[in-house]
Amino acid sequence: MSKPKVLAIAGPTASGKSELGMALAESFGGEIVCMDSMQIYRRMDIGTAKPTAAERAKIPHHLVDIREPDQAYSVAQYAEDAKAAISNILARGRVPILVGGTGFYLRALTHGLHLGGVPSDPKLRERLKDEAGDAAGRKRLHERLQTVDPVSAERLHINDVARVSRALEVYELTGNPISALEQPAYDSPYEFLIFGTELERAALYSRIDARVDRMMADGLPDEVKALLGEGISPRAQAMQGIGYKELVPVFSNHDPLEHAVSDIKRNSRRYAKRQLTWFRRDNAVHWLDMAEKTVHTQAVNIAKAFLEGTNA
RNA sequence: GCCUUGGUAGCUCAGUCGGUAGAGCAGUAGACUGAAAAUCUACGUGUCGGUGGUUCGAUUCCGCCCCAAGGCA
Repeated sequence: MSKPKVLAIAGPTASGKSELGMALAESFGGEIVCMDSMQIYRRMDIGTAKPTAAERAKIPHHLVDIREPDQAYSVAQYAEDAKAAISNILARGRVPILVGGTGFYLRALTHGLHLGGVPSDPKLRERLKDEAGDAAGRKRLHERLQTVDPVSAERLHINDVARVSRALEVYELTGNPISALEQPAYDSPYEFLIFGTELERAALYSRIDARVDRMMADGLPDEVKALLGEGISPRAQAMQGIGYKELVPVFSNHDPLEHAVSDIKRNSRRYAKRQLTWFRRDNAVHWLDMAEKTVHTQAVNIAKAFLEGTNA
């Protein structure tokens, strides 16, 4: 008995994932499951390049606008939500298509991360974050981890505050080191065909620049201003998104807008690079050259063979 | 036309009292198990504007030329 088939489109920002997703959805009666850590937030439309109302009217999109901007979210939550969405789509005889650039989320689905069942503790995180404010504090945290969980301390760099904190968090919450958590073999309930969207670096970067300029013209500053106006904290997870965190000081500190714009472009480039690193590591990814005129057709043909089970 | 100050890594610049050079930013590669658009790690050779000269040796000193900025006419 074969597993249900799921399509996925991963790749760097601004490389054309959404358009490809729409094309595949139209060809196969598919529905899109958002795989993006920022598009889950409501009222963050421009900066996240969220699918438009027209696109969403044409093809159902899942897991978009499922959180308020002041709420937290996590991979574990995503894995749960995505599985529910996929089951729902499959149950109606449609094809689920994951579209997005969050590598960690994809990995949680394909490699089935066993996330330990230890949810985060916001207050504890705040405390650890404050303590990690200077070099001495970071050293102290790492030393503490060394005594309670030497295995994790060994592989975590002192400056990697997010991970050192998480390891300490798990220990403080459960009394067990994170490195000792059970990680049984995982067998994904789905069979995936993963497309990776690729472009020559220079072309990708100029697309990113153009997209950022368009976002600014479309009113990204007003979007950020509105979020701040409704009381969303600059420390909120949602406000760490690229395009948001850079614009906050324009309003809170009268920083020049042009600096924010160039920072957004630079951070988007770096982000695209990190995304590429993530997806390149997965050798199941079927790369597509997005500069080719016929990519959509190529992808449709490959997906067709996959869905019909005729792929060898 | 003359004077002055510059011309060194993609950019901004430092430096070599003559022994072929280094920071920041940009960039590149990588990691990633409940923050992931987050967090972190590693990586610095370039006709030192061109050309002659002095010298064992010149990016460094001298001459000339080119370019840029400013000033004087």
